[in-house]
Amino acid sequence: MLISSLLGERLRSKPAEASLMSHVFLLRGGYVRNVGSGIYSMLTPALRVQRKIEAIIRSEMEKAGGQEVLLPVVLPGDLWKESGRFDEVGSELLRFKDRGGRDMLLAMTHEEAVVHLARSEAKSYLNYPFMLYQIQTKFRDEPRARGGLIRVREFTMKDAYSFHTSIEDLEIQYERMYKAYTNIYERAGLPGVIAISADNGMMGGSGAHEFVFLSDSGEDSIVICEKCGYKANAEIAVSAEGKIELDSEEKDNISNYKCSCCGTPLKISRGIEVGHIFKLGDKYTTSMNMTYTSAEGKKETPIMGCYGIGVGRLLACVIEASHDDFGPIWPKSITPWQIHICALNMSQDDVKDKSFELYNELSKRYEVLLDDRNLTAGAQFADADLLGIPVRIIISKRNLDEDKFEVVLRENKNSKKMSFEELGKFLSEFYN
RNA sequence: CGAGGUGUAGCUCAGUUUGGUAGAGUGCUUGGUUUGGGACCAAGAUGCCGCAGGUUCGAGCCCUGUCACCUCGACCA
Repeated sequence: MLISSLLGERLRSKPAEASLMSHVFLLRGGYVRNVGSGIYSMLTPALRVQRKIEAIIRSEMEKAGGQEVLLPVVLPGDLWKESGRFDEVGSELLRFKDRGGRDMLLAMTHEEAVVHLARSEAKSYLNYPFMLYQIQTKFRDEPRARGGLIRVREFTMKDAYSFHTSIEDLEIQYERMYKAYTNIYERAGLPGVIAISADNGMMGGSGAHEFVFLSDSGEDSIVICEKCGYKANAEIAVSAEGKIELDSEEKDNISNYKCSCCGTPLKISRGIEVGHIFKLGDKYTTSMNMTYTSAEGKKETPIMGCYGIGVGRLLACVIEASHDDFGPIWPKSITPWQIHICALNMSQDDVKDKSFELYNELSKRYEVLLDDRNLTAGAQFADADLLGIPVRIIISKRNLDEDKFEVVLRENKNSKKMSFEELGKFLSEFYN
């Protein structure tokens, strides 16, 4: 793609509304634009990153035995009345009426919808186990959106739902998904994600883990025992007797509490939840009357697990984890483009010709962005930093005179001049 | 929902104290000169001063209301 035709102004100054670095760079780099509180439009660079994250998630879901489906965003209220959540959930659930006066809602999660689908399709034990997943829009009418894409009202989520005929079988899938989630964060280039014991909250069920990206900018408080490895959400920090509830004052002073396993004072950290997996049990299948016929010919109620990842939040966390003063540094696996060519001084014919020649050649094998604008070097480099592409190739009079291509790594700004053959070798090694 | 803050050009923000023709930087357009870390010169365009009432000869500025957004809480699969 040519930058001259890429819509999205890159801003020189820090937008007033942003304090988190991911938010700042998403705005400055022309990745997202705010439409309303917690509601964003995504421009091409952000969407390309998101698509790559989704591809990683898809591949891990398929490996974990998932099959992709697409459930509706708008659901009849009656469906949620079956599970009881139409009345249980507060104003976070956006309800409205259709033209016929029927209760409708924007799905904030899809247990009801997936049970609705699965209960009419999986009538025999022979259908089990199975897991459905989707990558779909969710809407949650959060009281306060914040932090750019960290906490929004409308967002893309991968949600998966597994169905089982026994607890033991659920445990097996739960472990597979635990591993799949670990793989997803690793492949997406997000380090420092830990899994912690978590509360089931409104989801119900018998056990849950939160995947938390440790970051000082996070909203959640995590307690960690550095000696025995115990980790948990501060809200459900466990004492010797079991669960204790902490008020906000106590959370600030959590180190007064000792680890129930080994007595070591607990350390508190901040984090951002980037995934959550639940052993749901039969909460939804019972309330929504989902059954199957067992081998013995009896009607049984299946049990469920559910597994969620916020895609946009993951994207933002990658920026939090990987940036410098000038912009994001995208991991190879999710970079919006693989190669960024800076053509310094397009008004010179040889620079222009060589740039397009290289652009056309590399585009056969890679995703290439060419800065074909006749700007000064500084302006081009500043934009390149904001776009954060791992490999930058500089075409200039200076380099052409040596018959070399100059490769600069976004990560550390290390630069090396190489011939076309060397460049080809370097790129194929860099991107495998 | 509680506390605080901000709404003026695409963006960052002055101007509000003390009412009197709408501002700067940056960005944008055109022409020219430039070209290795956000160049320079010249010319130009851009505003329901968030919205609605009120006070006043006159309101970006004062008063009342309202809406939106931001920050911190509360809340949160």
